[in-house]
This record gives sequence, C-alpha cells and structure tokens, in this order.
Amino acid sequence: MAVPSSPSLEIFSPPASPLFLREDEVRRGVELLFFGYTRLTRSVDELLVEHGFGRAHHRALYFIARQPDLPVSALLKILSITKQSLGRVLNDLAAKALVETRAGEVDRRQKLLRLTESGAAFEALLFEALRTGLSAAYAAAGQESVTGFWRVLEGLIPEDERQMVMALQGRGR
Amino acid sequence: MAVPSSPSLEIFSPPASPLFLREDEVRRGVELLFFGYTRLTRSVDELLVEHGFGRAHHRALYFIARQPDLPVSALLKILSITKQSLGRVLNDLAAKALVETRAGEVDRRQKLLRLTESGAAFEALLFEALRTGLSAAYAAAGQESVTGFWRVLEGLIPEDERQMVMALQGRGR
DNA sequence: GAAGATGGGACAGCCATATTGACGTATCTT
DNA sequence: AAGATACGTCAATATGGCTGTCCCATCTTC
Repeated sequence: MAVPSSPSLEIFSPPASPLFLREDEVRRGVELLFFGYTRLTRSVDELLVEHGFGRAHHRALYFIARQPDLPVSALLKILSITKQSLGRVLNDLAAKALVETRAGEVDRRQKLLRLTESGAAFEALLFEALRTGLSAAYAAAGQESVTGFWRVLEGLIPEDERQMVMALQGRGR
Repeated sequence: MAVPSSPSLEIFSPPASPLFLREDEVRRGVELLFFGYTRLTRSVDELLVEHGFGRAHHRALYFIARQPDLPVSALLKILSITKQSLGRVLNDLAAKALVETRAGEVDRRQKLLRLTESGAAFEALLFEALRTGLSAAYAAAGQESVTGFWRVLEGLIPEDERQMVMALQGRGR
C-alpha cells in the first residue's frame, strides 16, 4: 500500500486506490521536482552564462562526457531534440574546441563525439556545481532516502526509455 | 577525474566523506532528475500545445490554482521570472478567460489572481496528467521511497527558499 | 498634504532554444 | 545499382526568457 494513513488528515478523504493518490501528495511531488530541479541547475546556469553558453550546451557536454565516442544519433535520442537544434549546439562547442569528432571505424558515416581536453575540464567544472548541490542533499537525507529518490524517479521514466537511461549508468538490462 | 579515491584498488570503495559522494552516485541522480522531470511533464506539454499554450502558461495556472487570490508579486517570486515575462503569460490567460483578477481589499494596488471556472477545469485536466504519472511512480516505489524522494528534493532547495515552497504545501516553516 | 516607496502594467528590442520541411552528400546494405 | 542510413545545412517560425525605460495608482511616512 503506497498511501500513508494519517488519521488526522482523514478530513481530505483517502484515495479510492493506491493508483489514485491524494491530490496533496501529488502536488507536493510536482512542486519539489520543479523547485529541486531548477535550484540544482541554477548554479550551473550561472557558470554557463559567464562562459557564453546556455543549458543546451551543458546537456550536450554532459552526455558526451558520460559516453565518449557517442555517435550523433545516440545523443539525439538521449536529448529528444531535432538534428537541427543539436547541430547548432555542436557547432558552437566545436568552434570553441570543447568537442571534437572522429569518423566511426565500423561505420564511417558516423561521427563519434568526444570532449577535448579543455572540454573535459569545462564539463568537470560544471559537474562540480551539480555535485556540490546533490551531495549536500544526499547527505542531509541519508542513504535510505537516496534509494527511494532513485526509485521514484525511475518510475517516472516510461518502460521503453528506461533501458536507455539505465545503460548510461552501466546498469543496462 | 575528481574522485577522492587514490590508488587503483579503491574503485569500489565507499566515498571518503558523506559530503563528497562518488561521481557515479551524483551522475545517477542528475540523470534520473533530468529524465524523470522531462517525462513527467511530457504528457502535459502535449495537452498544452493542443490548446495553444506553452509550459509557461501551465506554471502560472498551476500556482494560481494552488493559491487562489495570489497577488502578482507572490507569483513572480515563485516562478523567479521577470514581470514582463509573466505579464505576457497572464495576458494570454486572461484573454482566454482562464484567469481573472480582483483588486486586493487590504491593498488596492494589488491584483489578486484566481482561476475562472473554465480555468479551473483546464488546470484540473492538466493536473490529471501529472497525477497519472506520479501516482504510478509512487505506487511502484512504495511509501518509504516516496518519503525519501521528498527528503532529497527538499535538500536541493536553498534554506532561504524552502519556506516558500513548504508554505505552498501547508507546511509553513 | 506632499514626497517617496511600492504594486502593477506596458513598449521596444534582444537572445537562446526549440520546431518543421526540404534538400544534399557520403557511406553502408541488399 | 538501388535504397536506406548518418549527418549536415538552409530557411522560416514560435516560445519564453531577458534588459531598459516609462507610466499610473495607491499606500506610507513625515
């Protein structure tokens, strides 16, 4: 049973089923996700503007750092944006020598993306901002909570995309 | 890499300090937050385009629904955007009669925002998409996990803003 | 009651990031 | 040789942020 029964709140009538939770619990999750996510990325955003980039550039950098030699098509799937949108971002990053490409060996049509040395350094700088924020939240909440945090978020990802996300984390089915 | 371990045997060892977690744990959280958040809002986005609105309209509708008779200044703080950006959105919503304003009684300069009947209906429709996604994730993860999920997210919100968020949820302070 | 602060609105223009559709080229597959 | 695939590019468009400036109505303070 996924619903807590706190007698004092019974005024708001309990849900008919665990699949149809009380509105307040859902609103709480929505709001915490919204504020938590935006606050975590806020420090990164500041670093990005200082360097003349936007969030889109960070997302590309992040996933290229995560999976070196990623083909463009894989990055497109991860980001769920169009080729054109990604193209602009990759051109910016290549122009500033943060990302470089090499032709695939098995399939020479592919361009495999990886960070240059300065690209890796910049990504590491941005990552430190994320680490600072998340580490503090993890530490304050405790390991048990962190596991729950992961579990709920996994449940938000549709079946057919979950495998791709887990693969990033070396947990490919 | 910025991992605190020294020799090669420490790859699978626990972090040196709970305040400086292993990179993989942080990356996992970042990725789950990114994918979880975007997937949760995806169904809402679809409804919005069908009706000719964007995410910004939803955010305004959501928080007006949450706190009827909210003054404009309070909504500005919640959303952390400029008056001009919010103005456009509120004009759109007012033009389609989803939001209405009345002058404040204590301070007549204020305009208190609330949803019209059709505005409330539309917000409820959008909320159902959120409820469907989050309820499923909550139910799959279990109540223990949900508590942890909340706890970690709370920790991502800086001290000075946490109160505002909790106040939305009737948990002031 | 006048001066200043505050809540809200509006105009103009800019930027980042996303979209669609069409088309081109190199390379792989059949 | 034909077709599919991986990638790139041009052009046009929309959204949702931003800054700067100016304005009005109302509240507060002296």
